[in-house]
Amino acid sequence: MGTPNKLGFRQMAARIRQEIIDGVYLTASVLPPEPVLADKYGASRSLVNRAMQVLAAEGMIRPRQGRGTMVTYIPPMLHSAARYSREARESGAARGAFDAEIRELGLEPQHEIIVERAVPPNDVAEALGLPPGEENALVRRRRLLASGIPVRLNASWFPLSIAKGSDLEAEGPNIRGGVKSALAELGYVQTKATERIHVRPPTEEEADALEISPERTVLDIFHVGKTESGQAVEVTTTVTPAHYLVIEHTFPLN
Amino acid sequence: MGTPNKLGFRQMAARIRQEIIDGVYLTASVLPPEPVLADKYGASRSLVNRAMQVLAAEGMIRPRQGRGTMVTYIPPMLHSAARYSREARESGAARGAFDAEIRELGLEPQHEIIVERAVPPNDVAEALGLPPGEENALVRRRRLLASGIPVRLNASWFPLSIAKGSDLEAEGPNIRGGVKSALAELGYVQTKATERIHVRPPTEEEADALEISPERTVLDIFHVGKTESGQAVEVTTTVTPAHYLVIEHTFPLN
DNA sequence: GAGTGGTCTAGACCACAGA
DNA sequence: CTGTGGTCTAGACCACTCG
Repeated sequence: MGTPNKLGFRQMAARIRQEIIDGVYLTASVLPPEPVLADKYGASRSLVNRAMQVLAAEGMIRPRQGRGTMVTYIPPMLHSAARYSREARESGAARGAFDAEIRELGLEPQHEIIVERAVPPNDVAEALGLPPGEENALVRRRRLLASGIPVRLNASWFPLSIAKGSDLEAEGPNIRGGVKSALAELGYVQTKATERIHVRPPTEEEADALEISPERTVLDIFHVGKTESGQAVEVTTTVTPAHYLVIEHTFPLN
Repeated sequence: MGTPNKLGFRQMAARIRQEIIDGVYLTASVLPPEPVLADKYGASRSLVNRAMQVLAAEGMIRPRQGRGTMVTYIPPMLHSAARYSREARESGAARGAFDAEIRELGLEPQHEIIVERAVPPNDVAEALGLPPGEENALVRRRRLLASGIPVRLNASWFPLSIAKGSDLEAEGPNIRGGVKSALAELGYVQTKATERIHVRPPTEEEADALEISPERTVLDIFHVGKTESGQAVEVTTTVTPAHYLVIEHTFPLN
């Protein structure tokens, strides 16, 4: 029967957005083809295409040439400074929280990990107090996915002088007790952290790795962990499509 | 002479973006009309319009029916937890920092302030421990602009039981020493704060007040200030187009 | 080869602002 | 009234995926 009154592309986007949130279209399923939607809403395919662009920019969907348009909606997850507490780490909650949250949504958590020695980017080298442009760091790169939808990119950088030959170079999805425990066993106990957060468009590589449209925005978290003496021993960068995260932190005043 | 090779709308957007960043088109000036750009780039106006949509979603420009397309690019500003330090407040730096940053860009800072008693939103009422749905709070709403471009919405909420008849109800662009000092004089010294940050699409009212296109994302900061006893005495919400802010904070580990 | 989304055009009508 | 951006159509061609 179609739709009696004509919709603008924003309204069309709004309606489809609501249907996704309501579960009419399930996450990781495929939307009807644009010509079908055009017929359903009594509009031209151009208009449907523009509505799709709006939803893609929000991260609700991911259209792909030849493959159709997949629903990629995932509600935001909490990123709390409390995740760095000793209890959270020892219980494996830092890792487990991600898995649990994803599973609760009925999706399958997946992890990809690459450990390698590399030349750190300039901002990382500077934060770690390393000379720039040299292969003087170890990096653990992780890509986290939910039922095949990439949701987060992590890279943890350590000075090679500290990490060389240690547990940190071990492959595998996780380090027993977490990287902070591994560093502590090496004599580098972290007592303070600084985070810098900003929102920006993704680089081309990030857009590819996260499989998002170029007009999506990402949250970029630059985390520096320091020892009591003020030495920076770990830099972890997190890049995630912006709406996937809620950040919470507490701090003393004065 | 136009442009020899045809550009896609993303490339067209990229070129104009770069020209804006390079200062070819100045912030608060007006871009050439779409038909002129269409001619310049040898494309249809539809394509130019779509490129404009991309740049508008990024916050680089603000197209307006009948009025032309204004350049609204403003580089990000730092939002650091350190802004709450006593020194920053007493020197007026919290306020001055905004003005100084804007002036440094060659723009004119402007402030609009409304002080009134109102029914707080549910999340604010809950944070302040107030019964919902009652006119039991005082709110100081501020809109910050740079040469007529709105860049930030602030609303500071206080329990009416505390703020009634105090300096907090005073009109005017600023309170001597800041609201935290005013609260301290009333016997409510804040010693701890919690912030919850997330990125989301603007509400319709916010899009209007910030004069942004609906597909822009905003940063939403929900700040709760508490006394030593744990009583919440101030909630400040900040809404700003996402790319205008960089957030930085430091916290102890363990 | 058939079907998908990605892009683009030419033209149209509308809503709005400003002289 | 003129010129602006906002929307929309009908049709076209292309790049990509998959059977």
